[in-house]
Amino acid sequence: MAELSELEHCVLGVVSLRQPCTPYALRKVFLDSPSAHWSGSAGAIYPLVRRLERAGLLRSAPDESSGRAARVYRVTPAGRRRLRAWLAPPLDARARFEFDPLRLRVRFLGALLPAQQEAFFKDAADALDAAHAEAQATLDASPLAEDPWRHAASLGALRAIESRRAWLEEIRNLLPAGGVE
Amino acid sequence: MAELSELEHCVLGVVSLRQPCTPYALRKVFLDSPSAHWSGSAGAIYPLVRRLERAGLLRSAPDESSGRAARVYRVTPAGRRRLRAWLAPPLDARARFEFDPLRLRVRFLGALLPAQQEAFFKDAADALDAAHAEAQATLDASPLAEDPWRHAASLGALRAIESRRAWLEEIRNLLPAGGVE
DNA sequence: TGTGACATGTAATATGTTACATGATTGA
DNA sequence: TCAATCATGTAACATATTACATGTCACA
Repeated sequence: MAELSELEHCVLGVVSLRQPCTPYALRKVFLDSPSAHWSGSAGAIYPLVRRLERAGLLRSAPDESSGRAARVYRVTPAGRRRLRAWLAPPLDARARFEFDPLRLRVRFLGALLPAQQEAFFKDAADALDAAHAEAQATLDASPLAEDPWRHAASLGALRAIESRRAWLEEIRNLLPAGGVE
Repeated sequence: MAELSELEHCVLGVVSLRQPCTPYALRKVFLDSPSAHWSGSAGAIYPLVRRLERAGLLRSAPDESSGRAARVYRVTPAGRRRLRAWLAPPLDARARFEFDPLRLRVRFLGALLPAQQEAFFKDAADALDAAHAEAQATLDASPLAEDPWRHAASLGALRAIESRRAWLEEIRNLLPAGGVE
């Protein structure tokens, strides 16, 4: 396999953390994640793990503790090398910028009438406040001592929401009162 | 068309800002963007605008000012309604969270040796500093008076980088010195 | 023992990427 | 005028989504 996608690398990472690991346990990670970036659909995961196994990055064994046709996966040494290569410097160009669908919408907010723009800001602020509460709960459930990297990532999610919330307030004050365009 | 993708909505927005607009001018917006989220590949854009035209959201006319086989696109009233529906509350669930590839990597940083972890932090900090300078330049080139929404979006990109930079510093101090796992 | 949730997959489909082919324009 | 670049596309391919099919387990 010449190049792995972000999802494939991520799966490699998740398996390395939870091995031995069934495909369904893997899916749950994505299904339970608040992020909508990857759905964790069966049609994505099952073919993916077989792909990684064929490439020698994962290996599987029948799941003894189950009457199902399940297999449990582990990362091979080659898979581990691949994972480290993904993480180690230099940082991949596509990792330099995040993607914010909210910011994308703001770019085009001139298409709304001033009253709708104001409604957008109110609604977005509420959505961010709800997301903040959720992220705070996730952080509280991710103690530093248990898994520092999980804690660090959860903290990052929280900080990102705080930053977007503050930015929303900032531009609301910046923009001419009464709406624009 | 039952549902539009984020890219399709975004194209609707870009055309509404720059109409009349050739597909290539559209592509340039994505090609020139620092974000790697959409490549602006010809194979994505050309079929996409024809799709939107067939759905009655864009209309096109031959480009008079060119000897090429070009067509220029505009948003139809239906397209404009569609764009507003995308922007107006309630905020789509998938717009509540951003996606940060850097944070994703941090989640799995335990797979690196402590020395490599430190190298990751150094490298990421440098990358963010470079991105910050770039984002600042973009902001400076986006005066509030000229297009407030462009300014607002550019400011958001800058704030996001600042937030991630601060978070990186925060977790670096938080984590046990000498690396983890 | 039967019903609903859990779990493992496959099929059809849509979207977007890379690579390629071709014609127009620019400028050395 | 010829080469490089700009611009418009198409083709082959890969990846991920939704919807579907099927079997297993927990428990009422």
